[in-house]
Order: sequence, then structure tokens, then C-alpha cells
Amino acid sequence: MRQPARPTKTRNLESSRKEILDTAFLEVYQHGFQGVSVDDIVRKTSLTKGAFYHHFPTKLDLGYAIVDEVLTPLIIARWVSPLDAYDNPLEGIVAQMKALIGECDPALLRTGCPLNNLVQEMAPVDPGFRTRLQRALNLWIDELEVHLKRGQTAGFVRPEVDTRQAAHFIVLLHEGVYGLIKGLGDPGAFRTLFASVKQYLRSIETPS
Amino acid sequence: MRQPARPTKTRNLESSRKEILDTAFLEVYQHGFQGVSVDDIVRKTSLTKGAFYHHFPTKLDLGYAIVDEVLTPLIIARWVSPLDAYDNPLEGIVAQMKALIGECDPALLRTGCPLNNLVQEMAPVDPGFRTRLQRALNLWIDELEVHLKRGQTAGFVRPEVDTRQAAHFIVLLHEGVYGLIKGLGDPGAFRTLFASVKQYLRSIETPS
DNA sequence: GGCTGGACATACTAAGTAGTATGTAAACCG
DNA sequence: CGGTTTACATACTACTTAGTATGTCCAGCC
Repeated sequence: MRQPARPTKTRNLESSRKEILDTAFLEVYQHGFQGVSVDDIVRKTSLTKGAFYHHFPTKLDLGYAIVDEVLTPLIIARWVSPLDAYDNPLEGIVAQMKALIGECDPALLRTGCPLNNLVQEMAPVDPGFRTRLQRALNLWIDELEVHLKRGQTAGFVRPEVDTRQAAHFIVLLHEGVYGLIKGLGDPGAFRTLFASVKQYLRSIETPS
Repeated sequence: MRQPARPTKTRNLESSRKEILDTAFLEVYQHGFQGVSVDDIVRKTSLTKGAFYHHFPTKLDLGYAIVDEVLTPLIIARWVSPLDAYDNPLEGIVAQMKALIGECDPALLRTGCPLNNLVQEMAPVDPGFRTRLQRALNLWIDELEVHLKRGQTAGFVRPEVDTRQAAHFIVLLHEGVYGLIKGLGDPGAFRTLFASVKQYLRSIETPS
């Protein structure tokens, strides 16, 4: 058996930081940033408080790192990159929403969208969160617009559609679907909402 | 000068409770339920902690009272009752959204929708909140559907429209508009989003 | 192989937290 | 008008919180 290039050490800066970050993300996702304590987080970790404050100067900095290093990449990986596989981006949007929300574990659905959760909780409270969450949302909108423009030149999206306006609205629809399912506590509401979403997307698609 | 029927007393159960409830609503609206302490609330009141716990057994009970006695009536007063004045409910929905979001103080807009804020923060965390917030949302949807049905029989809403599905979607649009403006931190985003909302509402309206 | 610095662990502090115990004076009732 | 209840105010407690101070041990380097 070959040794790995960087052999497993009993201590590892990168992996420790990642462990804290990932478990913190899950805890914050479920209980909110203000609803989770640093002690809560380290308790769910193999590490201790000393490690936490070695990696993150304050709890707020941890929050910022969650947005930048976990949340934003997650948005791109789940809602943007998959569209590359579709000639018609509208088709991809429908498919992804069905796969990631419609066919998601209902229990998990009740906790909503990690991004939306943080936006609603922290954006008005702290400016550091605000700017970072704005960046994430704008990135999502920008990337969506790129795909819509591509779909427009390829003839799938109606030429008169304002792609920027549509990108905004599609993000709104994602957050709205997540939020309303969470609020109603009923994953079954997805079918009803999804029908309206598809109806809108068809309305900006060139009829075949 | 006539004495009022119930003369002003130095102590008044009803008005004290209302003072606590109203200031608590504003504080929770701005900082979240978990982000506000009982001490914070009483500090913004002319009363003290003794009064607080005389009126509310726990902080959670205060939260429940906020949903039942402040939030739910507010939803009805702002988004449902005004529709009575319109023969065409879709026209009323557009007018109300423009008046209450589009022409609202931008600073206030950044804190979003009080109902949506609480839903995203507390619905997954506490079952007592969950059921109450569900009730509020379902009431909103139910009342909206009544208006849509009325508009349908009056010929303003297309006969083939599923009014229940539309009511769900319209509530989603409200929460989504609030949420995205808050997330983007840009009240100017309203114009963009509002255009899409109007576009949808026109699509379920019978052409004149 | 000893030394140094980094990657943690342990123990602590000061401030805030929900909630309580008790006191007190105003309102009501006879 | 005297007593009881109600509507609070004050002072306190037990606990949790973010953050710190200090100790320790492993890893790489000379």
C-alpha cells in the first residue's frame, strides 16, 4: 500500500477547519445562526472550543465563512452548474427544481433553503452577513441570466423576454417555493406551487 | 369635561399587555425572536420585568401571542380586507402590493415581511410557532381564494384558473418579493420583480 | 535529537439569559 | 373605611453565552 502524498496526521489544519465549518453549517441550517451557540457546535465535533477559536476569531467570522465557503458553492452546484447539461435552460430549471425540491426528503424540506433561512434571519441584523448574502444572491441571478441569454440565442427563450427580470423572478420563485413549503409545513404543497412555476416558465418559452 | 366610561387608571391590565405586545412585535420584527431578550423588550417599555411575567408566563407564550394577536390581524388588514373595495380582486392585489411594498419606506423594507421573518426563523424550531404560523398562512390563502372565486364568477378571472393554486402562488409571490428585496438589500429591485408579478396576474385575468 | 512553532485541549471569566421570590401600592368590594 | 386582590416593581438565582488565558503535545526543521 502506497502512502498518500500527505499522510494522515493526528492534527490537520485543513480538515479540522472543514469539520467545524460543515457541522456548523448543518446546525445553523437547522436552528438559525442566533439559535446556535459555539458550544453547541463544538459539542457535535470531535474537537473543542480551543480548536474553534484557533480557526475562527469570532462566531460572526464563522458565519461569514459559512456563507462564502459552504453556501455560495452549494447554490452554484445545485442550481446553476446542472443547467450546463441542458440545451434549453428552462427545461433544466424545471428538472432541477423537481429533483432537488420535489423529490427531496420531506423532513429535510421542512427546514427550507439554507440561503433563504440565513437571508431572512441575518441580512437585516448584521452588515457583514448582509453584503455576503447579497453577493451570493447576485451571483445566482447573474449566472441564471447567462443561461437564459444562451437559451434565448438558441431560440428556446422568447426573444422579447427581459432575461435579467426573468432571472430575478426565477430566484424569487425558488426562495418562495422553499419558504412557503416550510411555512405551511406541508411538502405536499410542492405540487400545487410547482404547477404555477411551470406555467410561468412555459410563458417565457418559445412555443414548439 | 366628561369622564371617559373607563377612566384612566394608573394601572390598566389591557393597555399594559398591549404595550408589551406591540413593542415586542417591533423588536422581534427587527431582530428575530431568538435575537431579542425579555430584558430588551421591557427596556423599551414603560414597564418592568415583573409586569412582563405577570402578563405572559414565558417568552414563548409572548411569541405565540404576537402571531395570534398582532401578526394574523395585520395580514388580514393589509392584504385581504382592502380587496373588498375592488370588483376585480386582481386589480386590488396589484394596487395593494404597489402601495404597501412599492411605496413603502425603503429602510423599513429591508426588514422584510414580519410573517415571513417569523416563518423562516421559528417554524422549524418550535412546534407551537409552527402551528400558529401555518394557521396564519392558511387563513391568508383561504381568504385570497374567496376573493379569486368572487372575481371568477364576476368574469374578471379566467374560468379555467384553479383558484386554490393561484391563491397559493400569490402568497408565494408576496413572500418572495419581500424576501428577495430584503436579501438583495435593494428596494429598487421591487420594480423588476413587480413587473413579473403583474405579468403573472395578467395571465390569469380575462382579457378585456 | 533538541528546539520551535503551530494545533489544539482545559479551565476560566464576565456578561447576558429566562425565570422566580418577594415586596408594595393601587384598585375593587363590602 | 378596612381588607383583599390585582397589577405591577425590585432584587435575585441558576444557567448559558462568547470569548480568553494558559497549558500541552505533536510535527517539521536543523
